[in-house]
Amino acid sequence: MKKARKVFKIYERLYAAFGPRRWWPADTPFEVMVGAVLTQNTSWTNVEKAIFNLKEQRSLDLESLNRIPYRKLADLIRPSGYYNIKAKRLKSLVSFLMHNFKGDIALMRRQDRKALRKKLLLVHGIGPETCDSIMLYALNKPVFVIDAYTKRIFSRCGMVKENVTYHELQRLFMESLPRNVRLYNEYHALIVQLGKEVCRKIPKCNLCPINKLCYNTKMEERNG
DNA sequence: GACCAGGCACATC
DNA sequence: GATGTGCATGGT
Repeated sequence: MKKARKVFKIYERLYAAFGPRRWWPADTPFEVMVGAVLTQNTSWTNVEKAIFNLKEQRSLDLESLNRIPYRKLADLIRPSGYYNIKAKRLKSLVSFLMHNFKGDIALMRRQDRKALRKKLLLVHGIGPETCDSIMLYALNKPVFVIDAYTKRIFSRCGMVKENVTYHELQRLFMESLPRNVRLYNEYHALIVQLGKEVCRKIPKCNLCPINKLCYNTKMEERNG
């Protein structure tokens, strides 16, 4: 089986196992952006607490985050961990949005995909994953999001080497799949679901929904 | 009490 | 360019 075919096959298995995820869990595109920063190296349950605090203080919008003092912001997002750094990163993001798009997400969405991605990556605290999460889930741009789960799962399957880089793995997905926002959205969300539900608890992937495919893949490689 | 979670920037070699 | 380190909370 060709690699591209396997990539799609894995998607089908995950979809069959978990059903549609309908991501990102947020009410507005701006909330997606904030969540993307807050979830850096942090479990989502902790992010939810921080988001709750921001909402409770009616601070989860561009204008409010632009005005709120750094100290106060850090205090509200404390449950998400790394709160000093993340407060700084959120401030950078907000100032980027204000200066480049006058805070208009719709205007941002009309920008060229590649140019916008380059710009976003220059913002302090926005690395590849955060950038692509924003591109895909807040702006509906067809960019595949890679995260720790994706690397772990696909290297375990023998699809890529363990030390594969972000962009190498991203290329595999984007060259294997049709450039479709809905598909990218679901696929990444399904990978996270698999990572949360199975991979952490069962290191050997015994109950993994894509296990059969992993096995077949390994046999094919062994047989040349 | 150790370990981990939907990263990133920065220093050093 | 590769590798190491600091950043911090809350759940298991």
